[in-house]
Amino acid sequence: MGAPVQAGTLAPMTEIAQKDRLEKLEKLRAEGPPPFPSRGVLATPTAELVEKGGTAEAPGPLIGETVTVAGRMRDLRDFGKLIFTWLNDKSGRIQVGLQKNRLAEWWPKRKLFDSGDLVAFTGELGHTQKGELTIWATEVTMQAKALAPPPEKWHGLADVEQRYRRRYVDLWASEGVREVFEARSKTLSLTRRFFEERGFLEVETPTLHPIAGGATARPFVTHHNALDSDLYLRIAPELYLKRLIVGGLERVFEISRNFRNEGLSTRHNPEFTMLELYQAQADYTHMMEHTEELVQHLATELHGTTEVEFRGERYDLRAPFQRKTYAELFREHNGCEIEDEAAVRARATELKISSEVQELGYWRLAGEVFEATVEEHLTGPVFVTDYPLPICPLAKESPENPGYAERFELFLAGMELANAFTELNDPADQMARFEEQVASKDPETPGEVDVDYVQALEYGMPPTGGLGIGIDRLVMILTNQDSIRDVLLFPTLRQKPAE
RNA sequence: GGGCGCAUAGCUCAGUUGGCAGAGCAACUGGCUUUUAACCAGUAGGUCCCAGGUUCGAGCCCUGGUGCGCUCACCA
Repeated sequence: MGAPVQAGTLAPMTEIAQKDRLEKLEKLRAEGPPPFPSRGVLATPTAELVEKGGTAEAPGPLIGETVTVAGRMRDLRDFGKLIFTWLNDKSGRIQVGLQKNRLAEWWPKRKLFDSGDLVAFTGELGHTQKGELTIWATEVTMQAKALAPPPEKWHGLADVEQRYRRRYVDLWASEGVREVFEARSKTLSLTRRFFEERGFLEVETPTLHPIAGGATARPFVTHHNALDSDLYLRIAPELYLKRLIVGGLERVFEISRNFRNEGLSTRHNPEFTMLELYQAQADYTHMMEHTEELVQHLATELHGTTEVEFRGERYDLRAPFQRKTYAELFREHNGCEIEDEAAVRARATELKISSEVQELGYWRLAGEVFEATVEEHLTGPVFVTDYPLPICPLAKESPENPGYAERFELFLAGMELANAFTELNDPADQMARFEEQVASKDPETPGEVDVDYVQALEYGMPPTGGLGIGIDRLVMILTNQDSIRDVLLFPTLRQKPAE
């Protein structure tokens, strides 16, 4: 005997609106079957049944066999002594036919079962007169009574806020959502295999950093009580991974969540996933090869082709990608040389670039002009190479092109996907660049020098190439999703006020 | 943070010039053994996001707020 549902024990929406389902719950508790049994069943994925069921004209090997499926029941079509419904599971769905003459015991209980309930069915696999593969149920088990009703059946959840806030509904009620996250999972697993096969070791470095380094971004701050010290959520794993290169691990990568206390947009989430990779005896040209080969490999594995569609445009992800220098692109889109300070300053004024940025120094300013004028035109995929050295505090200067760093970023659809360089391994040079950063007025640079990192370099880091790839953005492109929120299961949202 | 837009039944959405709060789906009752967005007949369901204001009268107009989306700024 189940106790009646007490007021205040369920979500307010359910208590107000779902009296019918709550009454059914009472009945299930009093008379059975139990609404929330403890044990699951051994079920066959519906996709396997569809595959081995065949068509009415060409029946498959499982036709006539007794099978069991489990999942969410949706969309009942009641004919009086016959009910059709869909049973949805992770792999797909299959029709179930419920007939009075096969279910004598269950039949009087049928009204206690609703669309949205989690149910297991056992029965004989066959086809209907119209040729639909169907399980003719002889056994029906409630697995969990749904007290909240499913969304409207053919629009699903359309309100994007509801989709993000209640992803646990969106995943089965909106078409294509589960597939995006399956593709995301596959992307991660293929990426791991790709680099493992190239001799890389997957490592885990700290999320809590005493100094927020390795990138320029405002960090989240937290506090450790026992140590009585502030810590920062990592903005990048870079400096730890390079310590491991000093440690002799030679090839390492990490797929980590990074945290940046900055704005949200269709391309930015405060926590996001980054692949970072470091390889001894390599430079940025090797990183370009890894990048284009990985991207091509992922597209081919996921789609069987290197052609993908994103935001209505087609892109060919076949390697090798185009390569263009930063200075060359700057000239193309601004009509002046990046080193022509007077002309570039005039451009910045024209573009209404804020005076605060102007104070951060010439090369930061030129960088702003580049971002404002060039990036949106980079449909790509294209590697932008050879960035001005002053905006690359962790990269090595190009021996052929003094004043510029051996660095590239990969752009696609105007979006930065990857960032890589030949790593700076001269400790004195690194120290000088850190000190310059600390002295700058930029609120996003670290407040103190990471002396321990310089110390690590003093033990000697071999020539090394490093690469970072934004996994969320890569998944956006591979799954044709316009917003980063659509490739994050639970994107960051403003907290809902208490109801 | 700025601009633009949206917020109405569990879900998807209408709502005219300011004049009784609407539809489809879901739910409930009845009918139906081959549907697949089943069908037929009926019933019930509302803090019109919140708080003020204007008005005889506000879902609609005004002010402020909240949430969400897009966009700009920000994000090397």
